[in-house]
Formats: sequence, structure tokens, C-alpha cells
Amino acid sequence: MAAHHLTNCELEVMDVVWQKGRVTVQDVVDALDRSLAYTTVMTTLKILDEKRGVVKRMKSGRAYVYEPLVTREDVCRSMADQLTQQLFQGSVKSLVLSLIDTNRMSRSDIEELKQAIRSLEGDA
Amino acid sequence: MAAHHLTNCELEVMDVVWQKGRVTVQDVVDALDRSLAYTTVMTTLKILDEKRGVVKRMKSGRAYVYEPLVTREDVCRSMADQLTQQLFQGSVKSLVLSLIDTNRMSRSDIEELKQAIRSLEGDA
DNA sequence: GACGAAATACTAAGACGTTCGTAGAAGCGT
DNA sequence: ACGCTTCTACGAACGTCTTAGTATTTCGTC
Repeated sequence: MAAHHLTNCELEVMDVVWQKGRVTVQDVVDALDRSLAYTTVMTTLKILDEKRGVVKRMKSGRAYVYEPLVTREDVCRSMADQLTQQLFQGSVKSLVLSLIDTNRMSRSDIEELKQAIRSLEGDA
Repeated sequence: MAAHHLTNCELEVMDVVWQKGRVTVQDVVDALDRSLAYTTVMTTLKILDEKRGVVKRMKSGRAYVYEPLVTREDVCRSMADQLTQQLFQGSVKSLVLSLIDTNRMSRSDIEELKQAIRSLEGDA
């Protein structure tokens, strides 16, 4: 599990890749909320392939087709971990405490959280 | 409460500012783990003042003295919020669930977390 | 085989972050 | 007043990210 840090723009493109599973450059251009030039998307996909290693690409007829190599969860976890390192010396507990401290969670959110903790205790 | 996003380098410097409370450029240079040029630290402190607004500076004799304007907790919260927006559509719950899902929390961490949740329920 | 549409490769420009060098100002000691 | 040290201001160089233009390739159609 490598350190999959993605930038904003890369994340936007990846969200389309994850959603569709198998895309061409044009697919991504069409699916994006923003209007980005074809070449912009191509450059970004190239980076996601060669530099980040989060997609693979294969020639299919005239065009390349891109597929995800990692799940969105993988990336989320990596990035959350990185923030945890940067801000809380790697203490997940500290980050979680900081997050729940500023009551932005509904009552049902809290219920779900308690449930997760219970199942965590069950495993351990 | 503004969006206090700090970069890696800025955070390194701020950690010294928070720790010491009141610093000169030289203080930061001396306290940093890494060896950075005096001017590098000066540039960074200037950015933290003018661009980020997280420190203020006052002339004191020959040199400027810098003091924090926001707490570390403020910045942590801002940055955690931003990640939550980017990755989890603003759902703190989703982020927390993702974090605790990959069992990197000790038994005592979990105890603390439960405690925090209890006090949260008490307030609500 | 030539033409047009669509895709790719190459390149570049602008913004930002990180790093630091050089030049000038300001204070201290003699 | 002169020189040394310390500080600031300015700006430059490099890397990365975002965006996109231009040139080239490729494929299907006539």
C-alpha cells in the first residue's frame, strides 16, 4: 500500500474513473462537472498512470482505455493517514477526537460511530 | 474561523512558533530539526503573516518578533475539515469510520473515544 | 490513396511552494 | 566615525500542479 497522495484535480478525474470503471479520455471530459480541455484531462490521466500509479492504460483501437488500479477507499485511507501524521503525530485517536469535538455530527452519525466501535471491540 | 490551510514547510515553522509562543527568525532556525537557511525561514514567516494570517509580527529592537494568532487546534480543525470535504463530501462520520476501520487504535484509544462520545451525548 | 475526424505526444505558460543568495540597513563595540 | 554582526528586502531558481495549444499519428470513408 503505497502513499497515494492525489491532488484536487487528480481526485476529480479519479472520481470519474472510479464511477465508470473503464474510461477513455473523452468519457472523462464528458462526465466532469467542469469543462476541461481534452488535453488537460489527458495530461492528468497520464500523471495518474505514470506518476501516481493509480490507473493502468491499455490501447483499445485508436484510443487508450484507463482503469483504476486502487480503490477510492485506498486513496482516502492514504490521505487520511498522511494528515494524521502531519498534524497529530500519527495518532488516529487525536484526529478522531478533534473531529468529533466540534459537534458536526448528527445523532444518527454518533449511533453509527458507536456501532463501529462495538464491532471493533468484538474483533479485538 | 478562516480556512487555515498550511503547507508542510509552513507547519514545521508554526510548530516552533506554537511551542515557543514568541520567536524571532533566528529562534526558529535554531529550533528546527532540519537545517534551513535564515532567509528561508524568514520568507516562510512572512507568508505565515501576510498570506495566511496565522501570525503577527512586531518590531522589537532591531528584529521582528512573531507571535501566533491562531491555535494549533484551529489549524488542525480547518485542515481536517478540508480533507473531509474533499474525500468524504463533508461527512465527518465517513472519515472517522474510515479511520477507525483499519484498526490502528489501541484499546485505550478506543476507551478515550467512547468517553468523548458519551460527553458529546451528554451535551446534545 | 486522399481527406477528415479523433486521438496522442510534445511543449509551454502561469501559479504556487521551497529554497536561498545578494544587497542594503541598523545596531554594537572600540 | 569605522567596522563587524545581524537583520531585512528583493528577487531568482527550481520543482510541481493546472491548464491548454500545436503538431503528429491513426483510422475510417470515399
